[in-house]
Amino acid sequence: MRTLPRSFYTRNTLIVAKELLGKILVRKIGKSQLAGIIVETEAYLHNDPASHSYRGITERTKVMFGNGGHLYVYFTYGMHHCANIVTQKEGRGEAVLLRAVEPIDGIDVMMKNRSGRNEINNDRHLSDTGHLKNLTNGPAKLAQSFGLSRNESGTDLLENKIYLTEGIAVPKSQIISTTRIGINVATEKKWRFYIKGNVCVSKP
DNA sequence: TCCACGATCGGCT
DNA sequence: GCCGATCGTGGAG
Repeated sequence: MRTLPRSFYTRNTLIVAKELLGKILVRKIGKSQLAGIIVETEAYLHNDPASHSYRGITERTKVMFGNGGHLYVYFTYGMHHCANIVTQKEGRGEAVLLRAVEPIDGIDVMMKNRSGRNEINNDRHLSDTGHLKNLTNGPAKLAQSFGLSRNESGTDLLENKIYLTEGIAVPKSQIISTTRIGINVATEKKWRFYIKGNVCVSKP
């Protein structure tokens, strides 16, 4: 499937955040391929007090100020990583946090990354309807499943290691827009987007 | 230098 | 529903 072009990313961040829903995140590691349909995102803008870029360029956030179409991974809470897609043109400092994906390929590797075990039918990762749930339904979980850490921060999504492709069409009526999670400022902005009814969306 | 805190998760009650 | 884990980051001093 076709890799999304640079021009997909270098646009209005709120539009990109919505259009990322339904796209497929792919990572190649050795012989394995990990893939998941993006089902939940959050936008972080340049004049947004909740954004890491709000106070300007730092060593950590310089990737956010690079050109759109790069990966920005940061470390938080002393034990978690979160993955973002940089948007807009160079110098802007905007990104979209990937909050949840629905696993479609490399599920055994994801389970291994998450739990150290390699069991396809590990109940821990199944919902009561038998769907995968605890694997990638949260920003730190998805980063862990895909093995993303600060080593991957700055990766160009137009190279063939980590990239996005066209996935499923998501009708506008299926996109829910609501407030972001885990922040104490700009809490009124409805910049979290998810696909209505998807089992892999994070809880709140 | 130092220190308060975070775009969270999982386990326990 | 609540709480502890755990440390990089960046603003203050």
